[in-house]
Amino acid sequence: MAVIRNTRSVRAVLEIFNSSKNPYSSVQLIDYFKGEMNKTTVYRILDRLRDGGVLHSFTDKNGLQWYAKCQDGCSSHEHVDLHPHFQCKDCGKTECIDVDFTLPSVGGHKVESAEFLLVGVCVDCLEKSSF
Amino acid sequence: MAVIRNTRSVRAVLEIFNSSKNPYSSVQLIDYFKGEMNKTTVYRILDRLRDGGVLHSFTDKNGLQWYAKCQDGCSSHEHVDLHPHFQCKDCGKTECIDVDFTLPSVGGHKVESAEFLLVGVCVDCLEKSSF
DNA sequence: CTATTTTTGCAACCGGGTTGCAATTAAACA
DNA sequence: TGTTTAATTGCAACCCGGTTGCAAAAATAG
Repeated sequence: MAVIRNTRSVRAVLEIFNSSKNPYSSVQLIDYFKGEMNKTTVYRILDRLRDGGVLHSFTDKNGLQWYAKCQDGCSSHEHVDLHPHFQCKDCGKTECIDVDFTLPSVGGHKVESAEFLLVGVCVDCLEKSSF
Repeated sequence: MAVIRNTRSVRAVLEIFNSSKNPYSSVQLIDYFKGEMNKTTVYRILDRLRDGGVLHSFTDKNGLQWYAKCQDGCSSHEHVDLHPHFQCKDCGKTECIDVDFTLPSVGGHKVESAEFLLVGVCVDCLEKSSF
């Protein structure tokens, strides 16, 4: 398993994820690092960090990829944190929901992972729309 | 709410979904109707059937859209069936899982719907790989 | 300090999905 | 049945998230 090299770009991306446990989409990061880092580089760093157990990823309502910091316990061998994500259908923001759930079993099939995406309206957008 | 007209194309798409409760992806349908129906038409019919409460849709692990027949009770006003979907990471096939779950509440936010995607290896692929 | 391996930038590409518009076709209604 | 009106379709061009191949640059091992 290739070691992740400590490059300027990797440090920059890690800084983002270490500063908050919120998810960021590849699109957001590409925009944020525009002029500083090529989009291909961003995609590849995210891949490596996910494969290395540093980040986990999920697919949002629109098919876009989001990434967030893993809890302790995840590794390149296995992602152990299994929690839902919330997405606001108004502003698009996502959030890790700090509740565990277990993988349900499905007759015959072998279930290995799951994505649980809750969709609705976030607190901020609720407030804005109530006037 | 615009009524869905009974066109040759709509009938053809409905025939597929009425013949099985399995989900089909837009890509599969576009390929199936290749030469008979424009891809734009397929996308638009799927949109209309979803908005009309005839089909429900979900996003798979690669960001692709899948559609399946709704149970009774769904309408253009509301989709009432809330069930997980399973996707085989080997063959890509998906399946509606016939188990209900309820929308969890998430502090502050208003949760309106959810997508619960289970990922693993389906029975067929398990068998194939055991030799 | 050199050899080796990974990482990066770039440009071109891929593919699912959308858009605008003109031509058809279904439904409404006389 | 014929006409009017509104929905549907096909087409071509487009959008955009994500990938690929390759040569140059930067990390690490020794």
